[in-house]
Order: sequence, then C-alpha cells, then structure tokens
Amino acid sequence: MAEELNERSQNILEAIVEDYISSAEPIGSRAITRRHDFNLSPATVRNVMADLEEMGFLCSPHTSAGRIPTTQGFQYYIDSLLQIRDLSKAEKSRLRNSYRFSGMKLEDIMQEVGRVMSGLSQYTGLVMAPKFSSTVFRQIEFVRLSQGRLLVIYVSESGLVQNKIIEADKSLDDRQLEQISNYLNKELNGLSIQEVRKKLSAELTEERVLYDRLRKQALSLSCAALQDEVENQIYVSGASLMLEQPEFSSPQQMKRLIQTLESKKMLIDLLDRSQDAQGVQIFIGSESACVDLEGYSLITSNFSNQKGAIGTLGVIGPVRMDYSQVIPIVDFTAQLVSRVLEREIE
Amino acid sequence: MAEELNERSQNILEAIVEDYISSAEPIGSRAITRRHDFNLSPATVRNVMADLEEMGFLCSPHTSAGRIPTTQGFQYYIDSLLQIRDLSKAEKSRLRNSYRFSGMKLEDIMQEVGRVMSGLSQYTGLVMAPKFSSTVFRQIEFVRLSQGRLLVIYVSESGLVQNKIIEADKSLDDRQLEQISNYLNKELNGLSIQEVRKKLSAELTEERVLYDRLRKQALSLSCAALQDEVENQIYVSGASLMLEQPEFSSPQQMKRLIQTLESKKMLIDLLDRSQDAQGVQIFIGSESACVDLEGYSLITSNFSNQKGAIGTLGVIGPVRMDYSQVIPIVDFTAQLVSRVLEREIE
DNA sequence: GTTAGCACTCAACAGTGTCGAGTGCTAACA
DNA sequence: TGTTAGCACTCGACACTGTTGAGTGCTAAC
Repeated sequence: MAEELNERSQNILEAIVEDYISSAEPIGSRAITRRHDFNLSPATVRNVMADLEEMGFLCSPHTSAGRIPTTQGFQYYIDSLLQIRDLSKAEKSRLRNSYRFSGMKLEDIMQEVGRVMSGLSQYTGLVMAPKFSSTVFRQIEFVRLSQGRLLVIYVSESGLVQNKIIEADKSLDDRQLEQISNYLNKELNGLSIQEVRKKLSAELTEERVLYDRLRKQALSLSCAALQDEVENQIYVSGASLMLEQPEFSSPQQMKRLIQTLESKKMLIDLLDRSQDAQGVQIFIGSESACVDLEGYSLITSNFSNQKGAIGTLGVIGPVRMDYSQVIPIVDFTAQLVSRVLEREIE
Repeated sequence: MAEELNERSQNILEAIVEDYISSAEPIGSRAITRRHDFNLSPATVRNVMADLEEMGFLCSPHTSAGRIPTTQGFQYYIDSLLQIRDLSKAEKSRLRNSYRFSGMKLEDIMQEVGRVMSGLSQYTGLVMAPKFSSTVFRQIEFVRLSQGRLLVIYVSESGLVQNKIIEADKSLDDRQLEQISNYLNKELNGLSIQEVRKKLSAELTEERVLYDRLRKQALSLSCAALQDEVENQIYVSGASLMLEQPEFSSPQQMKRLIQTLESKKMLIDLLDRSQDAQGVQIFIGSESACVDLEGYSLITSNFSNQKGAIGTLGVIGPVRMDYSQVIPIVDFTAQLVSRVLEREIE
C-alpha cells in the first residue's frame, strides 16, 4: 500500500491533490508547473504523472484531459502528505463563539452542532446523539396514563431522558407504583443500562422472586420498558450546502446524495463504526466495505462526558474535501461538546 | 374569481388539468380530442383554449407549445371540478394495513406516518407533532443532576413528555423537591399548559407567596422550566421521491426543493396555519402570501386526541399533484392517527 | 357555431467544424 | 541518465446549421 515515492513524486502528487481540491477540475501538467515552482518543465511533470497513474494514485477521465487523484491518491495524501495544523488560539475562540449552547437541551445541542459544523465546512454535518444503552442508570418514574397503560420515564446519569409506554397489570395502584419505583431506584442506581438489563433478566429467572409479587412486578415492568433497543437519533444538517459542490451538480448525483443522507439507518451504521476509536477518523470513498460511500468522505470524532454517554459527530462531503480545514473543525468541536456535556452534569 | 364557465369549457379545462397531471407536459388541442371524445375538432378546442387562456386558467410556455394550467386553473379545478371520491372499504383497510403503530412511541408514530404517506403518494410527507403547549398537564417530576442543576420532566395528559434542565437553588434537598413536586402536581392537575403558565405567573406576582418560601420555589422552578416555547418537532420524509418528479429534474429546482424542505422553520409556519381548520386543507402554489411556495402544493389535515393534543400532517408536492389520490390519503391518515392517539390514552 | 386548410413559430435534435487543453512519443541536449 | 522541446494526435466544449414535428392563429367555407 504505502509504496515508496521519491520526494519529487510526492511533491507533485501533493500539488495535484491540493489543486484538485480547490478547483474540482482535472489538473494538467502545464497547470502544475505554472502554479508551483518546481523548476520542472511540463514534459517532466507528465512523466512523473504517468508513473503516479501507473501506481494507481491518479487517473484521467479521458485521453486529453488532465488527471485527477484516485481514492488511493487521496488516501496517500492524507496518510503521508497532509499535515494537520493545530488551530490557533484565535481560531479556537472563533469556533467556540460559533456555538451557543447555553440553556439548551441535549437535542438542541446536537442540532446546533450539526448546523454549525455544516456552515463552517460547507459540507453536511452529522451528529449522532449518545446511545441510551451506553449510559448509567439514574432514576425511573412511572406515570399512569390510563388503566392499563403506564408511561415509564428513565433518566440517565448524564441527564438523558427516555420514555416508553407499556401495558401493565390493571390492579396496580398508585401506592404500589411508588413502592416499585422506590425499589428500582435503590436497586439499579449506578449501573450502566447494559448492566441493568443483565441484572433484570437474571433476577427475573431466579426462583425466589416468585414469592415476592411486588418485586416481580417491578422487575417485569422495567424489563418491558427496556426491552428493545432504541433507535439512535441522528441529526443531518446542511444537505443543500453540499449540492453546491460541483461533484453533485448533475441531477443523478444530487438524487443519490439526497437518498444517501435520507437513509438514516445507513448513516447510523457508519457513525457506529467509529464509536470505539479515539480521535478523528477518516473514511474515504468506498473504502468502508459494506456501505456504499463511493464518492463521499466522512470525518468523524467521538464525544463523551466521562459518564459513558458516547456520541459521534462528523462531516460528510465529497472525496475532494478540504481535509486540512475540516479535520480541525471536527476534532475541536468534539472536544467542545464533551466539555459542555461534562459541565451539564457536574 | 369563480367566473362563469359553460359546461364545454369546464370539460376541456378538466381534461387539460388531468392530462397535465399525468403527463407533466404541455397539452395541445390535438391531444385533447384524441384522448377524450368531446366530438369536437382540434380547431374548436383551440378556440376554447384561447378563451381559457384569456381568463387566466391556462398559459403557454412558448408560441408553439401546448398549454398548461396556471395556479388559478388548478384552483378552479379543485374548487369546482374535482370530485373527491370516498375510499372504498378495501382501500381503507389497505391503507390501514400500511401503518404499523403497535407499541410505538409518539415520535416513532410521527415518523412512520410521514414515511407511509410519502410512499403512497410519491411526494413528500410532512408531520408536525402535537404542540406541547396545547396539551393538558398531568405530572411534573424533578431529577437532580448535579448540585445546581435539575432535570424537570413534564408529562401531559396525552402522554407527551418534555424535559428541560434548569438551574436551581443549591440548598434544596430531596425532601423539599418531593414536597414541591407533590404540591405542583396537586395544584396544576387538569390545567392546559397555557393555563398553567398563566396561573404560575399570576401567583408569582401575588404578595402572599413571599411568605411561603417553599411554595415560591415551587412556582419559580416550574415557571423556569416552562418559560420558553418549545420548538415544534417536524418530520419530513421522502424528499428523494419528489426528486423523481419532472418539475424538479433540473439542478436549480432540486436545490430549491431541498432548501425548502430543509427549512423546518418555514414548514412549521406553514403547517401551523392549518391548525385551526377542520378537515383537509389545500394550499396551492404561491397563494399563501408570506411563504414562498411557488410551484408547490400542500395538502394537510389535523389530528388530535380529544385531550387537546393537536398535530398536523400532510403531503407536499408539485402543483401538478394527483389531488384525487392524495386528498383521501391525507384525510384518512389524519383520522387514523387520531384514533390511534385516543386509544393510547383511554 | 363549427370546421378544414394554411402559413407560421419554435423547441429539440443531429450533424458539422473549430478551438484549445492536454497527452504520449521521440529525438536532442546537459 | 535525466530533462526538455517539438510534434502529431485526441477529445470535450461550443457555436452554427438545417430538419423535423407539434402546435398555434387566422381565415374562409360549411
């Protein structure tokens, strides 16, 4: 993969990638020599370009056009040539000022983050809220809606709220409900939702609960409420900004882009993959096997609040993305959001 | 507005509108006589068409093209010519079967409704969840997150849950919090959220509360939590389906459509307008003054659950929309959702 | 009031030639 | 041996052309 490239080839590849990033048009040998002073003639550059093409870093759309970087070319550029500068203090504070989180609920924060990232990058912002099941149990409340229906409200340590309507035994009265919630709040306190699930199903199978009716009801109620995985919430913002990019100027490409951004399920899958990683992750083109990302690049980073509520945010754009600009934005935003979420709980 | 049209003109206008709805192309006099047997020659039809054009019901994109209905033409068609057939039992049950609501939370139902309506109509589904402030108070709960931060959870009579994080006096202990919530739950029970707001601010200004510290805290806590209007949640589904329609085949039109569908704020404004109306409402083209709907038509209907939780759902599409198909879908879906919501609470 | 005929208009389309950017190859040069 | 100049070639973009066919408005006849 990381084949040897001499310095001149590297310089030329870098020049081509960068010129292509800013122009979105095939780069010819003349253009290279004009814009950068390598002290080389176009003919020489052509030779190098032919080599780079053979190695798979470049391709030409047709005989007499310039060349454009392949996915592999971009990959090499990012891995070996791109130097990600740190943001200056001024830039950081400008970025910080773009966001206004004060007094916002989690959902609003997620939305705002997507909007700002999209605005800054001119691509599309993606934000996946923390998974509920990765959080820590804090409190459970029951609200009676009608005879047989209960609204169960879970609150996590990090302030995430989830509610669900379940069917329940009609004979339960308010006092019993209160006892049940008191019991559960004591019993489950401090466990992760996953541990809660495990504990509940373990206890339910134990024989002794059979003799304690109330306890059994408590367990089965909360079990019913936690039963199925909640679909992750995902926020997509700035789709129309991306339509301005020349790679999406044809109707077909536009349609495909919108379809891609509309299939939340796929996006969730995609963002899920970076959940375990630390720092900024970059997915280029079709690299990620099972999902069709052909033509797109995705830059993500995780945020969390030490209490285990892990979410992912990122920017999706064309492969020809301004990585040097977007990567710091995503990176710093993730840090920012983490800090905000932490402040919320402590 | 409703100028007199003799029967022949009406028939021809109807034919043109319907042919145009299905073909999306300018309709010529020949085509009319071929597809419908009016026993008229193309020349006669041309004369009628010229009259209709003069009256503003038709226009021609250029000299030698057929004619297309104007917004006014569509308006006339809908007001006077379109007969909305009731759905047959079979269709109703087919429609009912398209939706699977069982065990779903409100948010999931909203999403599902949008998805199905969009799929059935081939246009874009819009659903606006019930406004929280139009609901009836049921219960309030406080959860302490960190010293100074409280999570307030409101539950409405209809099972809507809303939560918000507020700053609170650090000296409040758990016992006091419980007293406060008990007090509020008794005091506010059965009031609409609007009434609750009014009551809270009225009581807060009364002098006597000054002597009752706990009560004052209770009031100011819940007041802070209800302070600002929650932005309405809106669900948009099937944007990419609409891109298949010929009126959105050009990149410009696509961009405009996506921008329109992305501006949730505007869509909320739009759906808000039909909140007071009963039954199906139809907005055609740029008719609705302040919002730029040029080229789009919107069909909406409200749903509710007798306890005042009113939401709006609908379909947005090109002016050249298949009204006879979409109107019954929207109408019946609204009824269906109302029924489902009612079942949820009683 | 209705119709046939006719001249006219105009978008769509296919074919043509020119222009310019870019390429690969070869031979000459340092 | 690496670099460069020169040259023939390719191909998309663009402007121009003529043709076709659908549709119109007008007029005169039925």
